[in-house]
Amino acid sequence: MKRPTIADIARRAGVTKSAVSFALNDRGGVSAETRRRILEIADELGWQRSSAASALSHGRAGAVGLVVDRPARTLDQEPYFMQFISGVESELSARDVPLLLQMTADQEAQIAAHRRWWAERRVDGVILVDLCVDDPRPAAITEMGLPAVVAGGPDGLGGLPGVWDDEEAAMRAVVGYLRALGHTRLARVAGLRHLMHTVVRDRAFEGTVEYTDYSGEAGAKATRALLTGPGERPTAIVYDNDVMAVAGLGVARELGIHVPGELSLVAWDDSTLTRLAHPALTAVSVDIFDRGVRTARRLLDVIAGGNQETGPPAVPELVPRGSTEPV
Amino acid sequence: MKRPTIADIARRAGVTKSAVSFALNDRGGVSAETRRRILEIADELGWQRSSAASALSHGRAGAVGLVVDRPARTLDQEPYFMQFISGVESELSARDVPLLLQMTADQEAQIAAHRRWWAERRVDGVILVDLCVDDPRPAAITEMGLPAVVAGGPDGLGGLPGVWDDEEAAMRAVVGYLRALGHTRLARVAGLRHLMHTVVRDRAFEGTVEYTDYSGEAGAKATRALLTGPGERPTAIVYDNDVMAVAGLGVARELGIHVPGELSLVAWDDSTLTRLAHPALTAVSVDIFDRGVRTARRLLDVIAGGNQETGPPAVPELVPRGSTEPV
DNA sequence: CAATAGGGGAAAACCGGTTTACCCCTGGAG
DNA sequence: CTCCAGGGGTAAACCGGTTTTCCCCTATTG
Repeated sequence: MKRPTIADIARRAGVTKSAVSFALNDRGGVSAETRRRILEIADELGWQRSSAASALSHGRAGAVGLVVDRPARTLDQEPYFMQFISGVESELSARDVPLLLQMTADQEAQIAAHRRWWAERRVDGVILVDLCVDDPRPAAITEMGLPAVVAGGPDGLGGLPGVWDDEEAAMRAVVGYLRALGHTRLARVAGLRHLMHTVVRDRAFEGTVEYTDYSGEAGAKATRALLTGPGERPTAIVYDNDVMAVAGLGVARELGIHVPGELSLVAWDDSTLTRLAHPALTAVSVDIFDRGVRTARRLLDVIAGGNQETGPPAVPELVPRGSTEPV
Repeated sequence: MKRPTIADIARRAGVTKSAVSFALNDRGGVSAETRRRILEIADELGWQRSSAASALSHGRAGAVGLVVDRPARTLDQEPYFMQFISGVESELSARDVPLLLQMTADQEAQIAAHRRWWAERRVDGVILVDLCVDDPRPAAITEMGLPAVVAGGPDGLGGLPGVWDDEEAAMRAVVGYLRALGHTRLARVAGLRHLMHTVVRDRAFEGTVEYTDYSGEAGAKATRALLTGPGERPTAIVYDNDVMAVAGLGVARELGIHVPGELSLVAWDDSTLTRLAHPALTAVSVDIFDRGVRTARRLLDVIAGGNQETGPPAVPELVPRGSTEPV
């Protein structure tokens, strides 16, 4: 009653293990008739390839990994990460490739986790997320020879392939849009200062910037600072995610500042939250799920040693709603 | 420059592979002196145990799995799942046990995924979440002999150990609290009808119930139905998660119904959202992260064949805030 | 002092596939 | 008719640990 091995199949079929292996892997060396018989028996016995044995012999783990810093992004409050992972998974599970997930406290631990996974041959490749400026990870990963793809980084960063959207262009579009509405005093509630995401958007933004940790609380606090601080009040605020934008909307209401009459708000990352708010929030619609899909696909390509080509980055689209208005 | 194996260590130390294996696994059979030398060389060479090889020989994968139905719960909108997984991970990564994650379309696919993982010996055990009434999974898992723990189910369900909180008692507390405030017409915006979570809460609730898919949209719609439907309007609504409660609050405002003056609201799952709302929402505070920790710990115990004991279930606590008031 | 237990380690089998080397047999080319 | 290529398959090595078997040598016991 123990699980069947190829030796069992071989015995039943009256051939050797090698013949069975050839048949199961669709390689030459067995006649069509024998192959058919072997596959039939394998099916009948309910045979499943032992991942350990096959990983040991041909050195492929058949799995990919993803390590995330838990505290860096406040994962449990942002839909972002779940959407990304859903996208990754949808691509991976279609090809029966398991995803190893781990959360770590910092980048050192993250590199250590990668190193261990790779040394133990638990994964064939990994996805890197939340890249920072001067991020030590790409270099470390490259050095250990671990195949990887950077999600949210330009292609070729640290020698690694990347999958990204042109957020700089998107931010330029947002700024252009607000200027067209007549806004001149722009402010922004950004995410973590050292993240590439943030830096890229910084490059295209013009105005006051408050940095946060992406949480609703931080968004509220930053908004309060911008609206009640010294100097002239901004007439438009751009948020780096949806949660903070909604929190900011709450603060405006609390301060008796009418949106969009006296203040226009723009959210990054479109979601239920932005649509459900009153007024509904103008948002930059980023297809995060799709980004996950593309990242996973790219990684599998890299692992297969396949084509390294990549199309032009997508430009997230601005979706105007009720939270923005001409001055 | 290839990675070192125990054979390399053995050669350098002038002993056999077996001696090295004994030393590395802290088992008798080698002298303290030899053991020290071996460990030193292993360290020097940067040796790491190949998970494939060791899984193959002693039949343990050293990993656990978690499969979730993607559409069932709207994962990308609920913080619930991320918090749970964070808890699971925090326990697992402390013991260097990787987590395999997969998302599937339905329960059939989920069982298939479990079966494959188990057959391929990719995992030593799995965590089951989102149990339904007449859920086919526990029986299937038990039958294939796969160690598992049910998160959010009573202990012993389908022969599997479970980790859960006494949500029935919590719901009784909520109902008691609202009654004490003088509310007699209670309503509830519940989650998916067939989920155990929902059924358990159903048992302790008295009043009208609208079922949803946990999304903000559905919560808004259900609230609208309850507040504008025929018959007398409820004076208090209990929501099965925080996202819907916040959406419901928006609907009340939209309809010009004052909270808490004319309507009291209670959210399940406390979070930033409930605290940030205006008014802040009275909520049932469930420590989901901790539930993840307990679940992972229990699973590791089960895999180790260890103690099956479990303490009494925790009772989630009611945190009164500004959204509830006497009638 | 002989008998014996047991510590230290070598040798080899084993886990379940994968891959290489090689052999036999048949059919077509020269 | 002989030579050779190649299809079909067997036998065995291999991947990197783990575990069992067995042997030698020393220290303890009666």
